[in-house]
Amino acid sequence: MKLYEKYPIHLSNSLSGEKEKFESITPGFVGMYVCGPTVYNYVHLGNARTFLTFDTISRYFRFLEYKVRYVRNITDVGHLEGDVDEGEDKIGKKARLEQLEPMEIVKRYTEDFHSVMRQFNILPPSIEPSATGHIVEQINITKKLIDLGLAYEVNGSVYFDVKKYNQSHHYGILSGRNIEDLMESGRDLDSQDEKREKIDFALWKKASPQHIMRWPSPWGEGFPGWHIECTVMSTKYLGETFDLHGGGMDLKFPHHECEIAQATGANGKTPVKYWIHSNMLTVNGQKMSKSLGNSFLPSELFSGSHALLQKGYSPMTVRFFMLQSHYSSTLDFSNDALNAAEKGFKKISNSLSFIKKMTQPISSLKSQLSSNGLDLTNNMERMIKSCYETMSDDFNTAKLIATLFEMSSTINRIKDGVLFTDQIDTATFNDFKSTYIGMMEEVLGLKEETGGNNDLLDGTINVLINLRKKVRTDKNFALSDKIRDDLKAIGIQLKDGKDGEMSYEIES
RNA sequence: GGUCUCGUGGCCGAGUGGCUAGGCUGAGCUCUGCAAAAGCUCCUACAGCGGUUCGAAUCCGCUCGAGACCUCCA
Repeated sequence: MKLYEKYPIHLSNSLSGEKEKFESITPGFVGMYVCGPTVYNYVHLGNARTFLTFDTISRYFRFLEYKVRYVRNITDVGHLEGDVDEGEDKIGKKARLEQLEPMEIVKRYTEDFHSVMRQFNILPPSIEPSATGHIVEQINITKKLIDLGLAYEVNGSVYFDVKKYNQSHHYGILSGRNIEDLMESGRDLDSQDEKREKIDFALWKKASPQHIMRWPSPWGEGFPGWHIECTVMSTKYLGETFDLHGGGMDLKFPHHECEIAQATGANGKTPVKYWIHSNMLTVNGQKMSKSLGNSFLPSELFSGSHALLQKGYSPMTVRFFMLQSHYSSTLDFSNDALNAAEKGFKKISNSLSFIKKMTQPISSLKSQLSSNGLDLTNNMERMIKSCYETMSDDFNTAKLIATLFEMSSTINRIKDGVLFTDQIDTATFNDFKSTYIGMMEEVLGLKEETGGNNDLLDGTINVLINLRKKVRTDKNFALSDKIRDDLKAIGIQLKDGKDGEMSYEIES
């Protein structure tokens, strides 16, 4: 029996608006697609939260023994600024402003993106396709939509005919809108004479003479519209219908709505079984966004150089902080919350290093335990189960962390000699250990931060520790305190254990 | 204006129709030569007003407040 059968996942499907049991299209396999960044600028923290969410989700699928194909694209063309005829794509605009080749822009910000992902310990997706690598496919699907009568060409640009599509399908199915309201409430923009209706959206745009990024097409030189690349890349690598599509809440409309319309129109079937939208990161209650100018760069957060921050926080602290809330809730960003997260993370992280070293010298069987031992064993089994059940319930990382704190407390009591390993059933002990480590490192992606630790430093500190042990046995406390205080002054905290053993911790 | 979400203790944040999440902070205690760490104990909340119910913070309605989307955004 696979773990995913033992702990079936239930998730909130934004398409139905309900929590549903997850059943993959092909048993044992999961195909997921997440809208990646448009690489025209540095990724900010809000972006990172989305990728962190889906990183954790894909990690958990794998942890439950699913085989996962995770596709996350790089949008390196075609993102229009304003839905107007003069619409210019973001990469091209930035290139013009910075006087660089578009590919220089793409390269620079893609590398920044990857470096941020690495710092947060966000695993690379299985496939990371780029929009410019799929121009041919985008042209093909556009042709197909024209042939099917769902798109029309005007002056070298091609638009999706939403009204036509809506005759046989529901445009607005994902975001809960109807086309009449959209046609009424949408803002009147100038120069959209080309479009039959203002809700129509571009599949292909004609390039003006000064536009840098351009490709030949049946409709002349131009570039693809924003929504089409995701449809093309998800279909190409995951099929016409796949399990899960994710992205930030702000992409729900119009981006994902348009994806559904294009794919359904072209292939005649619903492209995605489950949609997941992660919520926004807020600063003082307001959405963090580039346009509002309240966004943080990850590097500013790590170094503490942002004006709103008192100090810097490590990538793992930030990762932990974000995982403490549910992905579907907004999460507010503040110094107090970050400080609390830093301490909390340190706590469960310490327990992680303890339990890694922890062994059970004498094995025990459940049937031979005292009643206290049995209670302890049962309690540990409850916590193990809770970890899985909690994550299988819509990826509730916040609740998982609560359980990990509980487990951490058990670990510390064993360490302090309040509880004893010989009172624990051996199978349970091993399961407890591997669950704690697995949930921390593999599922939540939290790794211990060693603070630039290395063998040389470790050896050096151990020399001092041994010296101090000697001095302490001689009751030369003045000197022993000096060793500890001096190390503390340079950021190394010594801790005296009960048994005379000493450990140290490097403070960030 | 339309659509929708949310309002939980000093702070951050889960969650459920009845069985006090968790973390941080604060107070006290224990262990330590002293620290640090850890353990134990205490601080019992769910915007307001109605309704449904044996019972609601959890369901329904209204009021107030905050936010998101409708236009580029993860």
